[in-house]
Formats: sequence, C-alpha cells, structure tokens
Amino acid sequence: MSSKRKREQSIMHLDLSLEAAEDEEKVVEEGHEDGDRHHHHQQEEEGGEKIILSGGKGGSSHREETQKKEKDQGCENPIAKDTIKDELCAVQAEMDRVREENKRLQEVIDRTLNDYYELQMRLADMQQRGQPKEHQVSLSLRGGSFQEPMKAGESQQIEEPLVAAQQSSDLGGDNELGLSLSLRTFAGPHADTSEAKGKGLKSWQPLDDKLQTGGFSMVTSQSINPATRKTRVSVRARCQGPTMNDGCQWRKYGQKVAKGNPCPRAYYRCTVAEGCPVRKQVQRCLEDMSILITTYEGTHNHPLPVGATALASAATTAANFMLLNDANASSSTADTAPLSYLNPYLANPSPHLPPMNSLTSSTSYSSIFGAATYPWAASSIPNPGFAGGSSSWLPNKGTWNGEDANKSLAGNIGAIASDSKFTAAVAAAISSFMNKDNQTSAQKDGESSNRSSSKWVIESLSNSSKDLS
DNA sequence: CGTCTTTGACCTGCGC
DNA sequence: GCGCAGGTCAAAGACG
Repeated sequence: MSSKRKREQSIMHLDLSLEAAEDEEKVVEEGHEDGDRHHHHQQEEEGGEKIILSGGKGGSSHREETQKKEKDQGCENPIAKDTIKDELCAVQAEMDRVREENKRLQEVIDRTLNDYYELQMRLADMQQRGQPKEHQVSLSLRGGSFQEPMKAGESQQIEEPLVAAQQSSDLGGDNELGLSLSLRTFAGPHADTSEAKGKGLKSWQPLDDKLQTGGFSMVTSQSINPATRKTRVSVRARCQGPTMNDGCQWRKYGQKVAKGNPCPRAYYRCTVAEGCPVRKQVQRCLEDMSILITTYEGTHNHPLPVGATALASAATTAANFMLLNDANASSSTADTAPLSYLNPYLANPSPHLPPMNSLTSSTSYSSIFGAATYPWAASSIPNPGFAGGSSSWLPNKGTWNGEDANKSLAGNIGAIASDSKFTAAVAAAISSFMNKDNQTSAQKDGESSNRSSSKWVIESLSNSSKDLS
C-alpha cells in the first residue's frame, strides 16, 4: 500500500518534470509538430520565433517599429536620432547574418538528405547482393570532431556505408552542427550479445572501451524465428544500481547464474499492465562490473509511462534508422523507399510516442535530428539549425557562438549518453519500434518473414565532449 | 496484509 | 537418450 503510493508519487514527479520538458520541446520544434496537439503553445511561441527565424517578416516589422519610433521621436533629439540609426544598422546587419545562416543551414540539410538517401540505397543494394544472413548496423551519435578509429579486420561491407556516412560528416556542415551521424554495418556470425557469453562479450570489447569513457551502447537483434519474431534490445550502460530505471515497472521472477559469468542474471517482467509480454534480463558485465547489460524482449501492450515515453522520444532517431534498414531488407526497390518507410510512425503513429515532425524535403532533417534533440533541447542546445533557424531560446539572443555550441552540445551528448535512464528508454523504444514494424511488414509482405535477421548497434560516444572541450 | 524478492525445482532446447 | 545450460514457475520469506 504505502510502497504503491510512493511509487505513484515518483511517477507523478516524473510527469511534472516531463511536462516542463515537453513545453521546451514545443519551442524547439517551432511548429513542425501536429498543429492540433500543440496549437495553443505554438501560437504563443510563434510570434517570438518569427522575428529571428524568417528574418524578413519579423525583421521588417522590427524595422518598421524602429522607424516609427524614429518618427515619433522626430527631430526632437539629434543624439537620439543617431542612436536609432546605429540601432537600425545593427538590426539590419543582424538580419543579414541570420539570413545567411539560414541559407547555409538549408544547404546542410539538403546535403545531409542526399547522403541519407544515398546511404539508404547502398544498404539496400548490399542486402540484395546476398550478404551473410546476420549483420549488424552501427549508428553513432557523436560530436563533430570525434574520429572513431576503424577496426583493422572490418570488411568492405563495413567500409562502404561508412564512407558514405562520413562524406556527410566531412562536408563541414555537420561539424558545424556539432553532431555527426554515421552508419556502419558489421558482417559476421550471429552473436547474441544479450547473453553475457564469453564470445559475445569479446566481440563487443570495443564497446566496452567506449563505456570506459562513459558512453553507452545498445545492441538489438531480431529473432529469426518468424513465429515469435521477438526483438531483443540489449543495453550496456554504466549503472551503480541493481537495475536501470527506465520508467517502467518490473517484477523480478527469477535469477540464474549463467555459465561464464559469476554475476547472476536477473529476470524481470513488465508489470505496468497485466499480461504485458515484455521481459528484461539484467546482468553485470564480466569485464567491468560497473557496466550493466540489460536485455529487453517483446513489445509493451500498453502505453509507456510518461517518463519512459519522453525519454524514449529521443530514440526515434535511432529507431528511424533501424526501421529504414528493416524497410530496405524487405523492400525490393531500394530507390523508391517511401517516406512512410523512413518513418513508419507517420503512416502509423504510435499512441505511445510523441508525434513526429512531418517529413517534407525541408523538414526531414528536423525529423531525423529534431527528435534526437528532445533530451538536450531542455538544456538549450545552442544550435539554430536544429530548431529550423529559431534562436529565440538561445542564451545570447540569436548570436550563436559556434565554439560554445560545440562544447555545450558535446557536453550534452556526453551527459545523455551516460544517462542510464536514457539508454534504457532508447532500448525500450527501439524494441517496441522494431516489433511494431515487424508486425506491420509481416502483414504486408509474406516474404518478409523469411528475411534475415538484423543486429543493431547504437553507440553514443560521449568522449566527444573530451575532444571538443 | 499486500507486494516483492529469493531460490530451488521444473521445463525446454540444443549438442553430443 | 543423456547431460547441460538457459529460462520460467511458484512457494516461502522479507519488507514496509
């Protein structure tokens, strides 16, 4: 009884904090979201954004105001007139700067989109050429200056998409944004990384190395068995507690000492809703006891708690890429990947997750990255590009210092990456996404049930903050 | 007293 | 078929 009340209180606390975060999201999203849901807030915010965003409209109104002031004050005071003139010049210069910046950002968006589609086609092409049935795709979020060393033994299949991905990050635009996104595939034998088997752990040693620096990694694998089609998402994150707080309620139903790892593996079942099939296994990493390996299995049959939902919204970025690959694996025509495939939640929005931005040529960038800005948007990510040019929420009122931005962004990424709540939520969300996608694609396409399983690795390298600072 | 954790027994799948 | 290992069940105990 009392414990239940306590739990409710903690959930309510989460609710409150997340509402605040959502409010900030709305500012960041600057009207890309569903008009119905956030109409009220957007109306409040739009006024302020327009001034900085469009430059033209808001700027001209500002100029008019200044001119009006000038008129009002008239020739009463020649000194004041000079001041107003200076002000006017400053505003105009500022407007030009913002306009230029917008233009540059638009170019970055276009370039990134091109790379994105190119990458997508290459992936589809590779899969059609008949790769090994098991492959892994790694997504890395990192600060612009971070360069991850390539492993010597990686095959060409790894390099090809990596090159494409790095092209985008080498273009300078991404670096400007302080965030690069790379996509790699790993070809290799299936190693169920959810298990702390010796082999599996060894194969993920590089990830452990990253964890040493406070990063996190996730591995998800889709079951080959078409009957069960269960997605497993494995999260490795530093965590002091016995389990990660991911917003859901779990009930422990078993514990077992697995061979090869003296640390017992704990089995949990989701108790948020009766009959929820989601289970998770928690085990400490043999190499580093401070690393907790959490493996989620199944799809929640209930809306995620608000805490988990808001945190999981960040996972939409990663999930988009996963679904993209999933779509490519089942799609026979790579070059005609519909946008709904890139983001199935547009076609089939989940009630469990916040609405995504609409995908148009100019806003898809926000769709890919904007969702990812959720968690650190609250800490005011200093990047006008992510907010579609809006800098009304910037600390320096629109004067964006790129260097500070990089530092701050890297710091934010690092903080988020090492947040076990975040990693857990990301894993839960991806697990749900992948299962849902499997279900829908299985209904659509009977052949898809025969397709190969995929393994996914998502890495967020928080040591980028080191490199940038 | 209700809920959760612990823990030994049992079930199942897999390799030999 | 047997043994092994992973996964699950359920009774007992702990806890608030």
